[in-house]
Amino acid sequence: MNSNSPGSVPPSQPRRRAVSKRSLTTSLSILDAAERLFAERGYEGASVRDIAKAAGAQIASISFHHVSKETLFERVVERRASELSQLRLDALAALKQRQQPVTLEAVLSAFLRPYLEKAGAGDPQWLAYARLVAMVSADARWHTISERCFDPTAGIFIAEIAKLFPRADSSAIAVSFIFSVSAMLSLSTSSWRIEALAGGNRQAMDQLADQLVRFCEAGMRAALEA
Amino acid sequence: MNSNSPGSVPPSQPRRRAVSKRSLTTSLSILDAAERLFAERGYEGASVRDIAKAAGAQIASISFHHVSKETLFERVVERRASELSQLRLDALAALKQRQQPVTLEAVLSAFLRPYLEKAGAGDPQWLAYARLVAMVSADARWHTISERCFDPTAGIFIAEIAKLFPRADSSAIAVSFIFSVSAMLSLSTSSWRIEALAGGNRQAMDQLADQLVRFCEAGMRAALEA
DNA sequence: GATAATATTGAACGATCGTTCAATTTAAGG
DNA sequence: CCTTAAATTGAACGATCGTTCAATATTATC
Repeated sequence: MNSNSPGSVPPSQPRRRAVSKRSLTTSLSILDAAERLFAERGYEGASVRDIAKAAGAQIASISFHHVSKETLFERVVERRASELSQLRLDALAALKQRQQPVTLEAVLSAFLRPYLEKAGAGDPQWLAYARLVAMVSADARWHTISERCFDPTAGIFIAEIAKLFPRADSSAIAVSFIFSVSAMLSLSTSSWRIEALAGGNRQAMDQLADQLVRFCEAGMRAALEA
Repeated sequence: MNSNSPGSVPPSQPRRRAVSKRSLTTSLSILDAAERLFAERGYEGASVRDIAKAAGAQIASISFHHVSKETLFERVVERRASELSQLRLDALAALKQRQQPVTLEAVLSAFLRPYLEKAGAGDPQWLAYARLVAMVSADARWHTISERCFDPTAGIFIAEIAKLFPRADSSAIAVSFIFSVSAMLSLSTSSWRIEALAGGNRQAMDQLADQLVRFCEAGMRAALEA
Protein backbone atom coordinates (compact mmCIF):
# COMPACT_ATOMS: atom_id res chain seq x y z
CA MET A 1 0.00 0.00 0.00
CA ASN A 2 1.73 3.19 -1.14
CA SER A 3 1.07 6.66 0.12
CA ASN A 4 -1.14 7.47 -2.88
CA SER A 5 -3.83 4.97 -2.05
CA PRO A 6 -6.72 6.46 -0.09
CA GLY A 7 -7.39 5.21 3.36
CA SER A 8 -3.74 5.31 4.38
CA VAL A 9 -3.73 7.80 7.22
CA PRO A 10 -0.39 9.53 7.64
CA PRO A 11 1.72 11.91 5.64
CA SER A 12 0.60 11.10 2.08
CA GLN A 13 1.85 14.09 0.14
CA PRO A 14 -0.95 16.62 -0.49
CA ARG A 15 -1.26 15.88 -4.23
CA ARG A 16 0.54 18.40 -6.40
CA ARG A 17 -1.02 20.18 -9.34
CA ALA A 18 0.34 21.66 -12.57
CA VAL A 19 0.72 25.44 -12.92
CA SER A 20 -2.11 27.16 -14.72
CA LYS A 21 -1.62 29.25 -17.83
CA ARG A 22 -2.68 32.41 -16.05
CA SER A 23 -0.22 31.80 -13.25
CA LEU A 24 2.60 31.41 -15.71
CA THR A 25 1.59 34.62 -17.47
CA THR A 26 1.61 36.51 -14.20
CA SER A 27 5.01 35.15 -13.23
CA LEU A 28 6.49 36.06 -16.62
CA SER A 29 5.04 39.56 -16.79
CA ILE A 30 6.52 40.21 -13.37
CA LEU A 31 9.92 39.12 -14.64
CA ASP A 32 9.54 41.33 -17.72
CA ALA A 33 8.47 44.38 -15.75
CA ALA A 34 11.25 43.84 -13.22
CA GLU A 35 13.77 43.53 -16.03
CA ARG A 36 12.72 46.88 -17.43
CA LEU A 37 12.48 48.75 -14.14
CA PHE A 38 15.65 47.35 -12.59
CA ALA A 39 17.54 48.32 -15.74
CA GLU A 40 16.02 51.79 -15.72
CA ARG A 41 16.27 52.69 -12.05
CA GLY A 42 18.63 50.22 -10.42
CA TYR A 43 17.85 47.74 -7.67
CA GLU A 44 16.89 50.12 -4.88
CA GLY A 45 15.47 52.61 -7.33
CA ALA A 46 12.80 50.22 -8.58
CA SER A 47 10.15 49.46 -5.96
CA VAL A 48 8.13 46.24 -5.89
CA ARG A 49 5.01 48.39 -6.13
CA ASP A 50 6.16 49.95 -9.38
CA ILE A 51 7.14 46.54 -10.71
CA ALA A 52 3.75 45.08 -9.77
CA LYS A 53 1.92 47.97 -11.39
CA ALA A 54 3.99 47.71 -14.58
CA ALA A 55 3.29 43.97 -14.66
CA GLY A 56 -0.43 44.44 -14.06
CA ALA A 57 -0.18 42.28 -10.97
CA GLN A 58 -0.62 42.60 -7.24
CA ILE A 59 2.28 43.34 -4.92
CA ALA A 60 1.68 40.12 -3.05
CA SER A 61 2.00 38.17 -6.28
CA ILE A 62 5.65 39.10 -6.42
CA SER A 63 6.35 37.47 -3.07
CA PHE A 64 4.20 34.51 -4.04
CA HIS A 65 5.90 33.82 -7.36
CA HIS A 66 9.42 35.06 -6.67
CA VAL A 67 9.88 34.91 -2.89
CA SER A 68 11.47 38.33 -2.33
CA LYS A 69 12.77 41.36 -4.16
CA GLU A 70 16.32 40.06 -4.05
CA THR A 71 15.32 36.64 -5.38
CA LEU A 72 13.31 38.34 -8.11
CA PHE A 73 16.38 40.30 -9.15
CA GLU A 74 18.52 37.18 -9.29
CA ARG A 75 15.92 35.35 -11.36
CA VAL A 76 15.70 38.25 -13.79
CA VAL A 77 19.44 38.14 -14.34
CA GLU A 78 19.61 34.35 -14.53
CA ARG A 79 16.70 33.98 -16.94
CA ARG A 80 18.52 35.12 -20.07
CA ALA A 81 22.04 34.40 -18.87
CA SER A 82 22.01 30.79 -19.96
CA GLU A 83 20.59 31.71 -23.37
CA LEU A 84 23.33 34.30 -23.84
CA SER A 85 26.00 31.84 -22.75
CA GLN A 86 24.64 29.23 -25.12
CA LEU A 87 24.76 31.62 -28.06
CA ARG A 88 28.37 32.40 -27.26
CA LEU A 89 29.41 28.80 -26.80
CA ASP A 90 27.59 27.77 -29.97
CA ALA A 91 29.40 30.47 -31.91
CA LEU A 92 32.70 29.28 -30.48
CA ALA A 93 31.95 25.66 -31.33
CA ALA A 94 30.93 26.56 -34.87
CA LEU A 95 34.09 28.59 -35.21
CA LYS A 96 36.37 25.78 -34.06
CA GLN A 97 34.72 23.50 -36.56
CA ARG A 98 35.11 26.01 -39.35
CA GLN A 99 38.72 27.09 -38.92
CA GLN A 100 41.65 25.49 -37.19
CA PRO A 101 43.60 27.11 -35.72
CA VAL A 102 41.15 29.84 -34.75
CA THR A 103 42.00 33.53 -34.93
CA LEU A 104 41.78 35.98 -32.03
CA GLU A 105 39.39 38.10 -34.05
CA ALA A 106 37.01 35.17 -34.50
CA VAL A 107 37.12 34.18 -30.82
CA LEU A 108 36.36 37.73 -29.71
CA SER A 109 33.62 37.97 -32.28
CA ALA A 110 32.01 34.81 -30.93
CA PHE A 111 31.90 36.33 -27.46
CA LEU A 112 31.01 39.93 -28.25
CA ARG A 113 28.53 39.66 -31.10
CA PRO A 114 25.68 37.68 -29.46
CA TYR A 115 25.33 40.35 -26.79
CA LEU A 116 25.25 43.17 -29.33
CA GLU A 117 22.90 41.36 -31.67
CA LYS A 118 20.41 40.61 -28.92
CA ALA A 119 20.65 44.14 -27.52
CA GLY A 120 20.39 45.74 -30.93
CA ALA A 121 17.66 43.62 -32.46
CA GLY A 122 14.95 45.95 -31.20
CA ASP A 123 13.45 43.80 -28.46
CA PRO A 124 13.02 46.21 -25.52
CA GLN A 125 13.31 43.37 -23.02
CA TRP A 126 16.70 42.30 -24.32
CA LEU A 127 17.77 45.91 -24.45
CA ALA A 128 16.84 46.27 -20.80
CA TYR A 129 18.61 43.03 -20.01
CA ALA A 130 21.78 44.26 -21.69
CA ARG A 131 21.76 47.30 -19.44
CA LEU A 132 21.14 45.03 -16.48
CA VAL A 133 24.17 42.94 -17.33
CA ALA A 134 26.28 46.07 -17.43
CA MET A 135 24.87 47.11 -14.07
CA VAL A 136 25.50 43.75 -12.43
CA SER A 137 29.00 43.57 -13.84
CA ALA A 138 29.89 46.99 -12.49
CA ASP A 139 28.50 46.63 -8.97
CA ALA A 140 30.46 44.71 -6.37
CA ARG A 141 27.25 43.92 -4.47
CA TRP A 142 26.16 41.59 -7.28
CA HIS A 143 29.51 39.91 -7.54
CA THR A 144 28.18 36.47 -6.66
CA ILE A 145 25.53 36.71 -9.39
CA SER A 146 27.96 37.60 -12.14
CA GLU A 147 30.31 34.96 -10.81
CA ARG A 148 27.60 32.38 -11.21
CA CYS A 149 26.04 33.60 -14.47
CA PHE A 150 28.85 35.02 -16.55
CA ASP A 151 32.25 34.00 -15.24
CA PRO A 152 32.12 30.35 -16.34
CA THR A 153 31.62 31.20 -20.00
CA ALA A 154 34.13 34.02 -19.78
CA GLY A 155 36.63 31.53 -18.38
CA ILE A 156 36.20 29.29 -21.40
CA PHE A 157 36.90 32.14 -23.79
CA ILE A 158 39.86 33.32 -21.75
CA ALA A 159 41.29 29.81 -21.92
CA GLU A 160 40.78 29.84 -25.68
CA ILE A 161 42.63 33.13 -25.97
CA ALA A 162 45.40 31.84 -23.74
CA LYS A 163 46.05 29.12 -26.29
CA LEU A 164 46.68 31.82 -28.87
CA PHE A 165 49.21 33.58 -26.64
CA PRO A 166 51.11 30.76 -24.93
CA ARG A 167 53.85 33.11 -23.76
CA ALA A 168 51.55 35.77 -22.26
CA ASP A 169 50.99 36.19 -18.54
CA SER A 170 47.62 34.71 -17.56
CA SER A 171 46.61 37.71 -15.47
CA ALA A 172 47.45 39.98 -18.38
CA ILE A 173 45.08 37.95 -20.52
CA ALA A 174 42.32 38.28 -17.93
CA VAL A 175 42.86 42.04 -17.70
CA SER A 176 42.71 42.46 -21.45
CA PHE A 177 39.55 40.41 -21.55
CA ILE A 178 37.98 42.64 -18.91
CA PHE A 179 38.92 45.68 -20.97
CA SER A 180 37.12 44.10 -23.91
CA VAL A 181 34.01 43.20 -21.94
CA SER A 182 33.77 46.68 -20.47
CA ALA A 183 34.05 48.18 -23.95
CA MET A 184 31.21 45.92 -25.01
CA LEU A 185 29.08 46.90 -22.03
CA SER A 186 29.73 50.58 -22.67
CA LEU A 187 27.48 50.27 -25.70
CA SER A 188 24.60 49.76 -23.26
CA THR A 189 25.55 52.38 -20.71
CA SER A 190 26.96 55.27 -22.68
CA SER A 191 24.83 58.26 -23.33
CA TRP A 192 24.37 57.80 -27.07
CA ARG A 193 23.35 54.17 -26.49
CA ILE A 194 22.48 51.17 -28.57
CA GLU A 195 18.79 51.96 -28.32
CA ALA A 196 19.22 55.01 -30.50
CA LEU A 197 20.49 52.72 -33.25
CA ALA A 198 18.44 49.63 -32.55
CA GLY A 199 15.41 48.89 -34.67
CA GLY A 200 15.97 51.67 -37.12
CA ASN A 201 19.55 51.32 -38.24
CA ARG A 202 20.80 47.80 -38.61
CA GLN A 203 23.74 48.85 -40.73
CA ALA A 204 25.01 51.23 -38.05
CA MET A 205 24.67 48.46 -35.47
CA ASP A 206 26.80 46.13 -37.57
CA GLN A 207 29.41 48.80 -38.12
CA LEU A 208 29.52 49.39 -34.39
CA ALA A 209 30.03 45.69 -33.71
CA ASP A 210 32.78 45.58 -36.31
CA GLN A 211 34.50 48.53 -34.73
CA LEU A 212 34.27 46.97 -31.28
CA VAL A 213 35.79 43.69 -32.44
CA ARG A 214 38.57 45.48 -34.29
CA PHE A 215 39.29 47.63 -31.25
CA CYS A 216 39.48 44.70 -28.84
CA GLU A 217 41.41 42.46 -31.19
CA ALA A 218 44.14 45.03 -31.77
CA GLY A 219 44.18 46.07 -28.11
CA MET A 220 44.59 42.51 -26.90
CA ARG A 221 47.28 41.77 -29.41
CA ALA A 222 49.25 44.83 -28.39
CA ALA A 223 48.86 44.10 -24.69
CA LEU A 224 49.74 40.41 -24.93
CA GLU A 225 52.51 40.43 -27.50
CA ALA A 226 54.49 43.10 -25.67
CA MET B 1 24.58 106.85 3.30
CA ASN B 2 24.94 103.26 2.09
CA SER B 3 23.01 100.29 3.39
CA ASN B 4 25.86 99.23 5.68
CA SER B 5 25.78 102.28 7.87
CA PRO B 6 23.74 101.84 11.04
CA GLY B 7 20.67 103.92 11.52
CA SER B 8 19.43 103.37 7.99
CA VAL B 9 16.11 101.71 8.53
CA PRO B 10 15.04 99.44 5.67
CA PRO B 11 16.36 96.32 4.12
CA SER B 12 20.10 96.61 4.89
CA GLN B 13 21.38 93.10 4.39
CA PRO B 14 21.75 91.28 7.73
CA ARG B 15 25.57 91.41 7.89
CA ARG B 16 27.25 88.22 6.63
CA ARG B 17 29.79 86.24 8.63
CA ALA B 18 32.67 83.98 7.67
CA VAL B 19 32.27 80.22 8.08
CA SER B 20 33.72 78.77 11.26
CA LYS B 21 36.38 76.07 11.28
CA ARG B 22 34.00 73.58 12.87
CA SER B 23 31.35 74.22 10.28
CA LEU B 24 33.82 73.60 7.50
CA THR B 25 34.94 70.36 9.14
CA THR B 26 31.37 69.16 9.38
CA SER B 27 30.64 70.02 5.78
CA LEU B 28 33.77 68.23 4.59
CA SER B 29 33.30 65.09 6.64
CA ILE B 30 29.78 64.82 5.26
CA LEU B 31 31.21 65.01 1.74
CA ASP B 32 33.81 62.37 2.60
CA ALA B 33 31.31 59.99 4.16
CA ALA B 34 28.89 60.48 1.28
CA GLU B 35 31.67 59.79 -1.19
CA ARG B 36 32.42 56.48 0.48
CA LEU B 37 28.84 55.34 1.00
CA PHE B 38 27.54 56.41 -2.40
CA ALA B 39 30.42 54.51 -4.02
CA GLU B 40 29.76 51.44 -1.87
CA ARG B 41 25.97 51.23 -2.04
CA GLY B 42 24.84 53.48 -4.86
CA TYR B 43 22.61 56.54 -4.62
CA GLU B 44 19.42 54.96 -3.28
CA GLY B 45 21.38 52.35 -1.35
CA ALA B 46 23.09 54.93 0.84
CA SER B 47 20.71 56.66 3.24
CA VAL B 48 21.27 60.12 4.63
CA ARG B 49 21.13 58.60 8.08
CA ASP B 50 24.03 56.28 7.32
CA ILE B 51 25.95 59.12 5.76
CA ALA B 52 25.35 61.33 8.80
CA LYS B 53 26.42 58.58 11.17
CA ALA B 54 29.58 57.85 9.15
CA ALA B 55 30.38 61.56 9.16
CA GLY B 56 29.74 61.91 12.89
CA ALA B 57 27.13 64.53 12.17
CA GLN B 58 23.40 65.00 12.57
CA ILE B 59 20.95 64.20 9.80
CA ALA B 60 19.72 67.77 9.76
CA SER B 61 23.27 68.98 9.16
CA ILE B 62 23.18 67.39 5.75
CA SER B 63 20.19 69.45 4.67
CA PHE B 64 21.73 72.51 6.27
CA HIS B 65 25.11 72.22 4.54
CA HIS B 66 24.16 70.51 1.32
CA VAL B 67 20.46 71.29 0.75
CA SER B 68 19.25 67.82 -0.19
CA LYS B 69 20.45 64.31 -0.86
CA GLU B 70 20.54 64.93 -4.58
CA THR B 71 22.50 68.15 -4.21
CA LEU B 72 24.89 66.36 -1.87
CA PHE B 73 25.49 63.71 -4.51
CA GLU B 74 26.19 66.30 -7.18
CA ARG B 75 28.60 68.15 -4.92
CA VAL B 76 30.46 64.94 -4.12
CA VAL B 77 30.97 64.26 -7.81
CA GLU B 78 31.85 67.85 -8.65
CA ARG B 79 34.32 68.27 -5.82
CA ARG B 80 37.16 66.25 -7.34
CA ALA B 81 36.05 66.54 -10.95
CA SER B 82 37.80 69.84 -11.55
CA GLU B 83 41.00 68.56 -9.92
CA LEU B 84 40.94 65.48 -12.13
CA SER B 85 40.27 67.57 -15.23
CA GLN B 86 43.11 69.90 -14.32
CA LEU B 87 45.57 67.02 -13.94
CA ARG B 88 44.57 65.74 -17.37
CA LEU B 89 44.79 69.13 -19.05
CA ASP B 90 48.12 69.86 -17.39
CA ALA B 91 49.48 66.56 -18.65
CA LEU B 92 48.24 67.35 -22.14
CA ALA B 93 49.77 70.82 -22.05
CA ALA B 94 53.11 69.49 -20.82
CA LEU B 95 53.01 66.88 -23.53
CA LYS B 96 52.37 69.39 -26.31
CA GLN B 97 55.27 71.44 -25.08
CA ARG B 98 57.54 68.40 -24.95
CA GLN B 99 56.85 66.80 -28.29
CA GLN B 100 55.42 68.14 -31.52
CA PRO B 101 53.61 66.47 -33.16
CA VAL B 102 52.19 64.48 -30.26
CA THR B 103 51.66 60.72 -30.42
CA LEU B 104 48.39 58.93 -29.81
CA GLU B 105 49.99 56.96 -27.02
CA ALA B 106 51.03 60.14 -25.23
CA VAL B 107 47.59 61.76 -25.58
CA LEU B 108 45.85 58.68 -24.20
CA SER B 109 48.38 58.48 -21.42
CA ALA B 110 47.67 62.07 -20.44
CA PHE B 111 43.98 61.28 -20.12
CA LEU B 112 44.09 57.83 -18.56
CA ARG B 113 47.00 58.00 -16.12
CA PRO B 114 45.81 60.74 -13.72
CA TYR B 115 42.68 58.73 -12.92
CA LEU B 116 44.64 55.55 -12.29
CA GLU B 117 47.31 57.29 -10.26
CA LYS B 118 44.79 58.99 -8.00
CA ALA B 119 42.75 55.81 -7.62
CA GLY B 120 45.79 53.66 -7.00
CA ALA B 121 47.73 55.90 -4.67
CA GLY B 122 46.09 54.36 -1.61
CA ASP B 123 43.82 57.23 -0.59
CA PRO B 124 40.51 55.55 0.24
CA GLN B 125 38.58 58.70 -0.63
CA TRP B 126 40.01 58.86 -4.12
CA LEU B 127 39.43 55.15 -4.50
CA ALA B 128 35.78 55.68 -3.61
CA TYR B 129 35.61 58.63 -5.97
CA ALA B 130 36.97 56.53 -8.80
CA ARG B 131 34.19 54.02 -8.27
CA LEU B 132 31.71 56.89 -8.14
CA VAL B 133 32.90 58.21 -11.49
CA ALA B 134 32.38 54.77 -12.98
CA MET B 135 28.91 54.65 -11.48
CA VAL B 136 27.92 58.11 -12.74
CA SER B 137 29.29 57.36 -16.19
CA ALA B 138 27.31 54.13 -16.46
CA ASP B 139 23.94 55.39 -15.22
CA ALA B 140 21.71 57.37 -17.56
CA ARG B 141 20.05 59.07 -14.61
CA TRP B 142 23.24 61.00 -13.88
CA HIS B 143 23.77 61.97 -17.47
CA THR B 144 23.58 65.71 -16.81
CA ILE B 145 26.25 65.44 -14.14
CA SER B 146 28.76 63.63 -16.30
CA GLU B 147 27.90 65.99 -19.12
CA ARG B 148 28.83 68.91 -16.92
CA CYS B 149 31.82 67.39 -15.11
CA PHE B 150 33.58 65.12 -17.57
CA ASP B 151 32.42 65.73 -21.12
CA PRO B 152 34.18 69.09 -21.65
CA THR B 153 37.62 67.66 -20.91
CA ALA B 154 36.82 64.52 -22.88
CA GLY B 155 35.88 66.72 -25.81
CA ILE B 156 39.28 68.41 -25.74
CA PHE B 157 41.07 65.07 -25.86
CA ILE B 158 38.79 63.77 -28.59
CA ALA B 159 39.62 66.86 -30.64
CA GLU B 160 43.30 66.23 -30.06
CA ILE B 161 42.93 62.64 -31.28
CA ALA B 162 40.93 63.81 -34.28
CA LYS B 163 43.95 65.84 -35.37
CA LEU B 164 45.98 62.62 -35.44
CA PHE B 165 43.38 60.88 -37.64
CA PRO B 166 42.22 63.57 -40.07
CA ARG B 167 40.58 61.01 -42.36
CA ALA B 168 38.66 59.16 -39.62
CA ASP B 169 34.92 59.57 -39.06
CA SER B 170 34.30 61.80 -36.06
CA SER B 171 31.70 59.47 -34.56
CA ALA B 172 34.14 56.56 -34.89
CA ILE B 173 36.65 58.58 -32.90
CA ALA B 174 34.09 59.24 -30.18
CA VAL B 175 33.15 55.56 -30.02
CA SER B 176 36.76 54.48 -29.72
CA PHE B 177 37.28 57.04 -26.99
CA ILE B 178 34.29 55.67 -25.09
CA PHE B 179 35.74 52.18 -25.41
CA SER B 180 38.95 53.48 -23.87
CA VAL B 181 37.24 55.30 -21.02
CA SER B 182 35.14 52.26 -20.18
CA ALA B 183 38.25 50.10 -20.10
CA MET B 184 39.77 52.61 -17.70
CA LEU B 185 36.69 52.61 -15.50
CA SER B 186 36.61 48.82 -15.46
CA LEU B 187 39.67 48.92 -13.25
CA SER B 188 37.43 50.45 -10.57
CA THR B 189 34.38 48.28 -11.07
CA SER B 190 35.70 44.85 -11.90
CA SER B 191 35.73 42.27 -9.22
CA TRP B 192 39.46 41.94 -8.83
CA ARG B 193 39.68 45.71 -8.35
CA ILE B 194 42.38 48.28 -8.16
CA GLU B 195 42.35 48.28 -4.40
CA ALA B 196 43.60 44.71 -4.29
CA LEU B 197 46.63 45.88 -6.22
CA ALA B 198 46.95 49.42 -4.97
CA GLY B 199 48.62 50.44 -1.75
CA GLY B 200 50.83 47.43 -1.50
CA ASN B 201 52.01 47.02 -5.04
CA ARG B 202 52.93 50.17 -6.88
CA GLN B 203 54.78 48.29 -9.57
CA ALA B 204 51.69 46.23 -10.40
CA MET B 205 49.70 49.44 -10.64
CA ASP B 206 52.16 50.92 -13.11
CA GLN B 207 52.15 47.75 -15.17
CA LEU B 208 48.37 47.85 -15.22
CA ALA B 209 48.39 51.45 -16.43
CA ASP B 210 50.92 50.55 -19.11
CA GLN B 211 48.78 47.68 -20.27
CA LEU B 212 45.67 49.88 -20.42
CA VAL B 213 47.42 52.53 -22.49
CA ARG B 214 48.86 49.94 -24.85
CA PHE B 215 45.45 48.31 -25.20
CA CYS B 216 43.63 51.54 -25.98
CA GLU B 217 46.33 52.90 -28.26
CA ALA B 218 46.37 49.81 -30.45
CA GLY B 219 42.58 49.49 -30.36
CA MET B 220 42.05 53.06 -31.44
CA ARG B 221 44.61 52.84 -34.18
CA ALA B 222 43.00 49.70 -35.56
CA ALA B 223 39.50 51.17 -35.38
CA LEU B 224 40.42 54.51 -36.93
CA GLU B 225 42.89 53.49 -39.60
CA ALA B 226 40.56 50.87 -41.08
C1' DG C 1 32.21 91.36 26.31
C1' DA C 2 27.76 92.18 23.94
C1' DT C 3 25.07 90.97 19.76
C1' DA C 4 23.27 88.40 16.51
C1' DA C 5 24.36 85.43 12.53
C1' DT C 6 25.55 80.78 12.02
C1' DA C 7 25.54 76.10 13.25
C1' DT C 8 24.11 72.02 15.85
C1' DT C 9 20.78 69.31 18.00
C1' DG C 10 16.96 65.93 18.79
C1' DA C 11 12.49 65.05 17.62
C1' DA C 12 9.03 64.64 14.57
C1' DC C 13 6.72 64.82 9.92
C1' DG C 14 4.34 62.25 6.07
C1' DA C 15 5.63 59.14 2.47
C1' DT C 16 7.19 55.01 0.83
C1' DC C 17 9.66 50.85 1.46
C1' DG C 18 9.50 45.24 1.40
C1' DT C 19 6.81 41.88 3.41
C1' DT C 20 2.82 39.33 5.38
C1' DC C 21 -1.85 37.90 6.07
C1' DA C 22 -6.70 36.11 5.82
C1' DA C 23 -10.29 36.03 2.63
C1' DT C 24 -11.60 35.11 -1.92
C1' DT C 25 -11.40 33.45 -6.65
C1' DT C 26 -9.62 30.38 -10.12
C1' DA C 27 -8.90 26.08 -12.28
C1' DA C 28 -6.50 21.33 -12.27
C1' DG C 29 -7.40 16.43 -10.94
C1' DG C 30 -10.38 12.71 -10.17
C1' DC D 1 -19.37 18.18 -11.27
C1' DC D 2 -16.87 18.16 -6.84
C1' DT D 3 -13.05 18.70 -4.36
C1' DT D 4 -9.28 21.32 -3.09
C1' DA D 5 -4.67 22.88 -4.30
C1' DA D 6 -3.04 26.97 -6.39
C1' DA D 7 -3.39 31.67 -7.24
C1' DT D 8 -5.16 36.35 -6.68
C1' DT D 9 -6.75 40.01 -3.97
C1' DG D 10 -6.81 44.15 -0.90
C1' DA D 11 -5.45 45.61 3.36
C1' DA D 12 -2.31 46.07 6.75
C1' DC D 13 2.25 45.46 9.15
C1' DG D 14 6.55 47.67 11.08
C1' DA D 15 10.66 49.76 9.35
C1' DT D 16 13.04 53.15 7.06
C1' DC D 17 13.17 56.82 3.84
C1' DG D 18 14.29 62.23 2.93
C1' DT D 19 13.00 66.35 4.91
C1' DT D 20 11.59 69.94 8.31
C1' DC D 21 11.23 72.34 12.62
C1' DA D 22 11.85 74.93 17.01
C1' DA D 23 15.10 75.09 20.56
C1' DT D 24 19.75 75.44 21.83
C1' DA D 25 24.71 76.13 21.37
C1' DT D 26 28.51 78.18 19.11
C1' DT D 27 31.35 81.84 17.40
C1' DA D 28 32.52 85.69 14.07
C1' DT D 29 31.96 90.52 14.29
C1' DC D 30 31.93 94.98 16.28
